Amino acid sequence: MKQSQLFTKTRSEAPKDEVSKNSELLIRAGFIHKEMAGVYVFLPLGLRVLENVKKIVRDEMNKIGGQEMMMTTLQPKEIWEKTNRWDDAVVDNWFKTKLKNGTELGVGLTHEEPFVDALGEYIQSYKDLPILAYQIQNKFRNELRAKSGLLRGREFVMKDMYSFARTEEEHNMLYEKVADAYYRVYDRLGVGQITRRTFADGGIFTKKFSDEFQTFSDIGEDTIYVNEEKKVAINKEIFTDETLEKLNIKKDDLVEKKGIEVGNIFPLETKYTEALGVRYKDEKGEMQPIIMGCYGIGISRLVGVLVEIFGTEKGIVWPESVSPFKVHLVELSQGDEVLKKKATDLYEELISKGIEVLFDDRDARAGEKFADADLIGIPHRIVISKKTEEKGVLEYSNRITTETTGKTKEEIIEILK
RNA sequence: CGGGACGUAGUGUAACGGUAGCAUAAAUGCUUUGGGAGCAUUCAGUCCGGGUUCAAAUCCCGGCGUCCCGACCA
Repeated sequence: MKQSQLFTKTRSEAPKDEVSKNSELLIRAGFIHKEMAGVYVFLPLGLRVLENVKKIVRDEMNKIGGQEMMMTTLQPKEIWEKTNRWDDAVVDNWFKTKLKNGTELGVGLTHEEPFVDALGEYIQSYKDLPILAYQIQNKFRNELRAKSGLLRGREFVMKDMYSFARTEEEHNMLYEKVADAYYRVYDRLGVGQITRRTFADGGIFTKKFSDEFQTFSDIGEDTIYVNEEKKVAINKEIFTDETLEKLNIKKDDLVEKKGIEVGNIFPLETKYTEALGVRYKDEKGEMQPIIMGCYGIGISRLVGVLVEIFGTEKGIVWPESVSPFKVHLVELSQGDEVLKKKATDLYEELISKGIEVLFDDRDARAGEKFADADLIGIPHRIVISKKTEEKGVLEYSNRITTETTGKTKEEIIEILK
């Protein structure tokens, strides 16, 4: 894409009410626009990153047999009443609305009930199970306090998956499969080394523990206790002597850290399937309960997390796997038409090789172009200018390793492959 | 939901109850051209509604909105 065509602009100052690093950098670089507190528009650059995160999540979910679908945002209250989750006293962050005739509706904040309801139609026999189904959709939660940019919003993008199993063993197998897939997602996003599966409260879902995936960060809302040797972590919310005993861990072996929740998976047992009357017939023709699990990853939150983790004072540094473009081509032709033509030819050649390029073809000064490139954070950068022409090479620099060297076109293409 | 701070051009900031100013962005022209350039000209603002006052950005009341701390977080 030619940067001259991009309608967003960078700015050197963030609005004063944006305090968090992620929203500040993302707004300054033109990735997101704030619509209201906790609600952000994904602009062209931001959407590319969001879609790249989705692609990775989708890929890993599909690999373990997840079937993608899309649920509705509008939801009938009846199914939520069956599980006692409609009442504001039970679930207090609902957005609710009404049909013209007065019928109450919910605006989707999570989808256990609708998934059970919809899939229940197709589950009759033991032959129909197990099932792993998921969606990527906007969720709406009436948070009393939205905060920290993309980390805690009222409308956000989430991947939620649900498993339906015949037995406890089958459920556990699926549960662990998903947990492994989650680790692969975080690895591909570059945060696998600093993300830990963490025992946490099951909330109103289950009496068992849930498993959170916590990425270490000082701005994290959660306090966790980590044992690196055993790769075990425990959320403060369940950090009691009783828990430690149950998990057979000594208090002294744990180190306190702050974490951002980047995923949460729950064993739901038979609570929702029972409440909504979804069962299956076994080999003997007897009705059996279905054991369920649910698995969430905050897609838009992850975009914010990556900025928090990798961003610098100068700007964002995207992991290659989600960068809006593979390479940022910056031309400093400064009115030299021959040089400009050469840069444009290079842009087109890279595209023809399937490389995604952001081409800074703007008629702007070098300083502005470099500052913008730093802010936008595409990991690979190529500069073509009078200087590089004199040397007979292109200038290649890498945001992650911060190396800058002269390279030939062929050498750079090799790196970008 | 409890507590605190705040609301002035697109953005960032000033202004004792008395002429709304500066920077930046944007527009035009000339110069400049490898790290957010210079000069000149121009455009653009007091969140909304009441009240006090000769006079309100400023004081008072209400609303709306934003941020921070806590609580909550399916």
